[in-house]
Amino acid sequence: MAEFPERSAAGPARPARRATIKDVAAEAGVSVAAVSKVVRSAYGVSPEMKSRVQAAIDKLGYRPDVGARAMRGHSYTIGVVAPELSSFFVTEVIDAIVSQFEGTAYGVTVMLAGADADRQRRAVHGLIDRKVDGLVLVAPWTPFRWIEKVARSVPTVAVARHGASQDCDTVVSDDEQGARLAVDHLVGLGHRRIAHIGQAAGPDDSHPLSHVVRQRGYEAAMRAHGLEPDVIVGAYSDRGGYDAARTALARAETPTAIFAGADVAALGALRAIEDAGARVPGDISLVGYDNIWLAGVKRIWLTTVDESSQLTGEAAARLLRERLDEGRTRAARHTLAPSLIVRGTTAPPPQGSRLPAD
Amino acid sequence: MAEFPERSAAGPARPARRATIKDVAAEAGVSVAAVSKVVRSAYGVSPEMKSRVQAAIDKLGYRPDVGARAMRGHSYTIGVVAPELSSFFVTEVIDAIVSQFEGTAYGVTVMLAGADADRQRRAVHGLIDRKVDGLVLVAPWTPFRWIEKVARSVPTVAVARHGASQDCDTVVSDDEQGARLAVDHLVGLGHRRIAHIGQAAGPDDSHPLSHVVRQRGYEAAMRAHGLEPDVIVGAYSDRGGYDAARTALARAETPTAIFAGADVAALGALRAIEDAGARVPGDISLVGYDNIWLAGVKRIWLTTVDESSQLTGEAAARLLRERLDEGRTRAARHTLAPSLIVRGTTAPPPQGSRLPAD
DNA sequence: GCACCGGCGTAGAACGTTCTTCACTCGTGG
DNA sequence: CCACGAGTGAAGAACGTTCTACGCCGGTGC
Repeated sequence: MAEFPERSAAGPARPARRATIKDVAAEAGVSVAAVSKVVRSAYGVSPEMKSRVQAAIDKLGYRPDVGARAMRGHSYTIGVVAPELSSFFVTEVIDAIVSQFEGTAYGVTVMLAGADADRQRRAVHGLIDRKVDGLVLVAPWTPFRWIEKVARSVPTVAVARHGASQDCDTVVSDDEQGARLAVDHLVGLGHRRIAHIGQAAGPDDSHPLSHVVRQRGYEAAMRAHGLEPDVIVGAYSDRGGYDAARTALARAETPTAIFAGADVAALGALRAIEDAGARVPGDISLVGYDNIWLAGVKRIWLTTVDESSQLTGEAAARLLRERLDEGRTRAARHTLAPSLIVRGTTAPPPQGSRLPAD
Repeated sequence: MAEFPERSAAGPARPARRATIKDVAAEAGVSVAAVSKVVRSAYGVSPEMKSRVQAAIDKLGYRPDVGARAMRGHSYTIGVVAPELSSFFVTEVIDAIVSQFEGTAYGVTVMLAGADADRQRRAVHGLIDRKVDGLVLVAPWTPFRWIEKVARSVPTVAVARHGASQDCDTVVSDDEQGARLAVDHLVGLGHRRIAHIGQAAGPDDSHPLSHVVRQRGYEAAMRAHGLEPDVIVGAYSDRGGYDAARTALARAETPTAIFAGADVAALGALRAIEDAGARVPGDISLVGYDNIWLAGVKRIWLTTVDESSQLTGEAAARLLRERLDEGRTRAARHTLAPSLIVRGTTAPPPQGSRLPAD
């Protein structure tokens, strides 16, 4: 098959345009409409015509122009909006989405927008301007009302936003349960003073992002054990975890365990604890959340909660394809169960620690 | 400004279409051409008309359709093709490109294709079908000839491919020098038996990918010190590094230092070494390459080579903008200098080790 | 022999832009 | 008083598709 036309033909003064459907029609000696039918493998083409057109297509290296197509209907493009790529969760979700659409007529294009509502909004607009057929919003920071408005004009899946919706499909991990798993594990080991590193709430309350629910889950689980929650609001970053842990260590009664809402923050906390001369898990136990790749590295070996990012991406892609290919119109919600991965940063509290009371 | 139209209007039976330039023209009581001029802030609009049109645009929430625009020229879209996102280098490059185009008329769309020539080819085609104005290929695995052909039809920057080109802009880090920095550092500490974990060559030789040049640089640097190179061909992955290190440890004369061509591989090697009961850097020193975030984590604290991924991304974006905005047509090449980051995984070889000979 | 049908193919009108061409209105210099 | 140019605005032809509406053909049922 012919490849790209040269921009400015070096030798003979050829026009060097990209072949269009008209060129193919001329080459095959048929009408433009016929070529279109063949390309779309639509109804009403004789085998003879089909092969003739196909030959012309191959000869000219014809590929349909997506923009022109989009003007008449579908762009065969799925848009994904994600915050930064440094988060392992995000990259895994994206990879899963891409591979779900691999081999279909759809292409997946990703736009990066940070954890910034305005940039995300602009990215979504950019995608809609490009007439995407479907949208996946990963951990979107914008108000849910706005997302639903978007969803009413193009099929949309919101990932990592809790709460029901009429218009928008959602995929979430059960963060409440994840937090409970972490707390139960620590309590089971004998811990009673367990601090949590959280993050400021975010855009709205009715459809919270994961971290808010994790914190709520933590609080509920603590109370269920008759323990007092101790939340330190920090940030899901190395720095945030570091600072939060220092705050915790400065408490009158130092916690014997820290449950960080994200592995990155847990790493920062680990650094702070070790800088302070304490040992993990000897003096303080540490649990993260996300199961990033790093958590499984031997020297770190962080106990954490896995939210199956890959399944999340697959579910998002599947929901979209249901809308696109099968014509589903009712909103769907998909919830995944997290699991605890016990590794090396948790152990029973040190001897001097207070025993369970009741 | 008005937001998205509802797909199927709930209350009054409104058409619910997205506003087009025609709607704006009607609303403002001017011609379509005039609106187009205002949108493009082209020459020949009176202030009075401009403000009238602008008001209509705001009222209707009009946004130009990118597909329709693309048919007449520019799509204002930059396409980036990258292998997987798990590599820190890649994500940093992409982030830098995105932020360079932030605030311009251009949108950046990313396509993921793995380290697989065919998938990358398909991704590039997909982007060209979408009429991108510019292309950045990050560590492309396809033959360079093919890339140059692409570059002749749309401005293209190849990142991490060495060698000169007439058609295609390139941005590379001086991998030869990077390897030399690593070897010099180890030799300076007294090491003589230094193994290298490399990766199979790839698509072509005239314009090699980084890892090939790193290996060559390692070999040259070793010879410059009068030492025999010891290359273990593995893969740039945790598993690849693990296996390669085991191979090295099985040597009759065990190396006292390992220089891995990538940090991920170094991590795998670290695991293998510690699994074998040896200590880093006590028994074996270890140097990586890439300076991924993880290398800076306290518990790892890997000595490595930084190739300034951010500057790479910025350079790529700049080269593209030179072509797009300033009309440069000659190919340009941009080379960045890597730097050594000495951390905790390198030390003088253990006592029993042979002393420098000459 | 005629109406009708299914199968195949074509013409041509959209789709939402940009941009060239043209027309109109002033003000100005001759 | 006329020609002219600058400044503004409008009309309309692309751009590359899809898709509806239609036409032609040979066969079939009456």
